[in-house]
Amino acid sequence: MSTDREHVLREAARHLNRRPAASMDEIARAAGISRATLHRMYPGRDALALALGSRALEQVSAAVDAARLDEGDAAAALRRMVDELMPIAEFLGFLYGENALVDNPEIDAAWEAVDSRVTAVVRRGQQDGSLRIDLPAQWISEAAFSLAVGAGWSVRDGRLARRDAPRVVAELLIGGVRRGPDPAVS
Amino acid sequence: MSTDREHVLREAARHLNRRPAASMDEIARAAGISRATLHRMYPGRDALALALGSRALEQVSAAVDAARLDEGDAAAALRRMVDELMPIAEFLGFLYGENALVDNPEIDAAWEAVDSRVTAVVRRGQQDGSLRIDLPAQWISEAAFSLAVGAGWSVRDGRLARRDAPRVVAELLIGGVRRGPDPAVS
DNA sequence: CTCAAGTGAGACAGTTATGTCTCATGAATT
DNA sequence: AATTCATGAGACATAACTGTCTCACTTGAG
Repeated sequence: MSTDREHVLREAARHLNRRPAASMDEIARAAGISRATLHRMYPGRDALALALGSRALEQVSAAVDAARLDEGDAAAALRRMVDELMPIAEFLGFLYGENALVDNPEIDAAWEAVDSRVTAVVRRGQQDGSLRIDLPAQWISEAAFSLAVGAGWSVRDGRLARRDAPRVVAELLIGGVRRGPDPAVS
Repeated sequence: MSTDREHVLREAARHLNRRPAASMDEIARAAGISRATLHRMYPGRDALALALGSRALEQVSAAVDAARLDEGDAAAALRRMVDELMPIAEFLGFLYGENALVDNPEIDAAWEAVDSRVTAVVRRGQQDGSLRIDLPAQWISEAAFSLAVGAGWSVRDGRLARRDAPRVVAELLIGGVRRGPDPAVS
């Protein structure tokens, strides 16, 4: 059923996040099914990677939707986005680690769409004066995802409490991009 | 000679950063040598990965040395560290992407040593009041490396100018961790 | 109870990467 | 010029993974 596939994809993402070169058998075991069943679901490793990438981008896109980036000030919007992103950090980490997906038109386009939405809200904040303008909007967008992925790894390895992750990511990101009274550096 | 090995390791890191599952032949070609020669230098994939990890951590450790974290205020020290880190972003990215190295005692210990030095300077800044105390020092340390790795990827893919990378990473990081006058959020 | 559907286990061949080897070439040294 | 030495090319067997298949077992519906 669809629920099973979700579970399989999630566990596969989690496992591939830790072991990018895992075999199909290893992935199947991690998901609690046999290699034969995994193969029936996804005919081959490429199909699995593609399904995983698509699912991951669906999740990321849904998270960005849920953050309602158009509402309120930009910093609060980014904070909401981080809150939505952290629960799906495995998928985000998979997207960053899986290079079999680069140059896939569908994946690239979906990622581009997500990125442009984030970049847009950053630009909005820069234009209304709430975010600093000396950092490229695209960099800020990428930094948000980088921090989320990094925090996800820290949580996975036990160096960061899961419940703290959204806060520390958002605080660091927002603090770093918000336009402050003393932007001067020595 | 030693110079050749450095070149090979650097190119291998760069290539593995882009294609973590690259074959030995692929790596050898990327480094401009034949598979046989690569095999003479490093007898097997594991040996290569270990040498690469050791070299990467040497570089990171040297970068942290060069940043003289004990001198000056903590924010400036972190800025110097980012400046030293960005030129070796390939190695850093390899360390983050290569999971064959986890649970290797030597690598883990070296990484731990580096991390503790960074964490120490963060703590120093927190104690003298220059850095915010509502974020764990270890998280700030990890965030620095995450941002550096993310910026390295952006540079590699052409989304960020190489010469801008140190500045944008440092600005975001320092701005995010520095204790500001208005830490309150709506 | 019967049967259909899905699953796990395992066999099997094909493919790919690996590790080791030999040999010829070319460059550097003497 | 002669020779040493590292390299590149390629052959070769081995190992690992893959994709496909069959078969027995469980489960759940009718």
